Amino acid sequence: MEAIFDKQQISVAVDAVVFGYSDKKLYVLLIQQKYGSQKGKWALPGGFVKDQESLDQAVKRELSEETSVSISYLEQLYTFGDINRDPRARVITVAYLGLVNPNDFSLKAYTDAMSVAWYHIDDKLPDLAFDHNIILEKALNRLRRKLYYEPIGFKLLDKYFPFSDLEFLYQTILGRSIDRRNFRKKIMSLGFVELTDQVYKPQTGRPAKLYTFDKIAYKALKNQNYYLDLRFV
Amino acid sequence: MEAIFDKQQISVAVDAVVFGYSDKKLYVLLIQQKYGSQKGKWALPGGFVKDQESLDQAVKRELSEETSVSISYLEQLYTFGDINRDPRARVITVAYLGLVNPNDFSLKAYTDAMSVAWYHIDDKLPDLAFDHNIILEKALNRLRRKLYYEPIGFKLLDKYFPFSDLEFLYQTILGRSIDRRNFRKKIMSLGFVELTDQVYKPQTGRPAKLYTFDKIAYKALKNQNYYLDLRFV
DNA sequence: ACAAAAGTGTTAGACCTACACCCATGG
DNA sequence: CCATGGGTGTAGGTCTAACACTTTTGT
Repeated sequence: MEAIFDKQQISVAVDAVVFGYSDKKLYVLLIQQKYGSQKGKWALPGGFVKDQESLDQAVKRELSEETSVSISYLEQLYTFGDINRDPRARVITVAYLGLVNPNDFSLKAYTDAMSVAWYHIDDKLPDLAFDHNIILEKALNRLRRKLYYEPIGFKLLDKYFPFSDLEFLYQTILGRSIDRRNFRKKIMSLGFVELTDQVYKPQTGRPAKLYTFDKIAYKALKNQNYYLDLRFV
Repeated sequence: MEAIFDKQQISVAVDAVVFGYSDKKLYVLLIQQKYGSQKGKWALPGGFVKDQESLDQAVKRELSEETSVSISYLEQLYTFGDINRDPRARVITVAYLGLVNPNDFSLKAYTDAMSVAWYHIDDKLPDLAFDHNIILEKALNRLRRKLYYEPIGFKLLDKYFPFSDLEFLYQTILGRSIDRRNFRKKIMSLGFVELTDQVYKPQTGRPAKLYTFDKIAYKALKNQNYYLDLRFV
C-alpha cells in the first residue's frame, strides 16, 4: 500500500457539464480544444486537478479560467475512469453538473472565431472529445430526473420570472408537454413560489406577473420531511 | 496541460460501503487497518487503483482480496477529494455502494482475532479511518433514498423470501414502521414480486409462503416508462 | 390452549387528470 | 379589432391512509 504512492500513473481531472436555458431552449457550454491529439474538437470545460485544491475548487477554477460564466448550481455527477478514455494517458475525470445563472447566459453566442460556445442541446451536437458525449448524456439524465424531486429548475431562471417560463422550462427539458393548469396548481400549492408585484411585458400579449422562488419556504418544507414530487401529466 | 502528466501528485483509491441485512438488522462490512498511521482503526474495504484497471474492476478486486464476500449489487456513490482527507498524501477516493448476497452474509461474524467484520449499523459504530464515517453516512442516505424508487431491497434478501422479510427490511433500513397491509397491497400490485410454491417454516408461528423478485417483469414495467414509487405510510 | 408470526378488506377522503375559454395588452 | 400570450375551475376517477382480527403452525 505504501510503495504505490510513487508508482501509480493516473492523472485526475475534472469536467463540467454546464447547462443554460434561454428562449425555450436548453444549451450546454463547450470549449474548443486548442492542443493535443483532439485539437479542434469540442469538449466539456475542465482540466487537471492541482495538488493543493479540492475537486470542487478545481471545477470552479477551470470554469472561471476557461469560460467566465457564473454558476448558480454545481453538483458532482459521476467519476469516469475507464482505462482508455483518454488515449494519451490514464486519466480519470470527476464530472460535475452545473447550471448557469441566466443573467450571465446571454453574454456569449457562438461565432466561428470563439473557442467557447453554448450549443443547443437538440441540435445535432458535435462529436465531443474523449468520452464527453457519454458524460453529457449522463448529466442530461440527472438533470431531467432531478427536476421532478428538487427545485433546481429555478436555478436556470431569473430571480423574477413569469410563471410561463417555468412551464416552458419543464416542457423543454423533459421533452413533453404538460398541462398548464395542473402544473400551476401543483406548484402554487407547495408554497415556495411567491407572487411578486413586478410585471413583465412580453413583446406582444398580456403582461405577466413575476414570481420568485422562496428558498426559506422550501427549506421549511424540507425540514418538515416533505418530499417534493412533480410527476404530473 | 501536457506537462502536468508528470507533475501531479494525486493518488487514486476506491472504497466500498457494503451493506448486509440479516435478522432484522443492517450491517456494514469493515476491515481493520494493519499498517500506517491509522493502524488498528476500522475502515471501509478499498485500496489504490492500478494503472491498468478501471475503477469498477478495482473495487471488485479489492473486495475479493480483502473480504471474500460476493456482491450482488454495486454502484458508484461519490468521489471524495478534499485535500487533507488522508494525512499521508493527497489521495482521492471513488466510493462505491455495495449490497451483499445474504447467502454469503452469514459466513463471518466478528471475533477479536479477525480483521474483517460486519458491524451492526445502529450500534455505536467505531470511529473509522480517514473520512470513512462521512462516506458511510452518504452511502446510507443513498440506500434509504433508493429503496423508494428502485427495487434494490431484493438484493439484500435471499432469492426466495417470506413477504415479511421485505416488510422488516424496509422498516429496518428506513427506521420507521410501515402499514403491513398497505405495503403488501402496493408491492403485489406492481407485478414483479411473484408467489412461489415454496414455504418457509419459522421456529414458531404460521409457515410463510415464499416470494421471489421477477427481474423480467420489472424490466418490462420499466420499459413501459413506469416509475417506481414506494412512498407510503 | 397458548404463543408466535402470517395473512387478509373496507371505507373516507385526498389527490390526480382531463379538459377550453376569457383576459389584458400592443399594434 | 386582431394577434399574442397570460390566467383560470370543476368533476370524475383513482389512489392513499387508516384501521384489527383471523389463520396456521409448534409446543
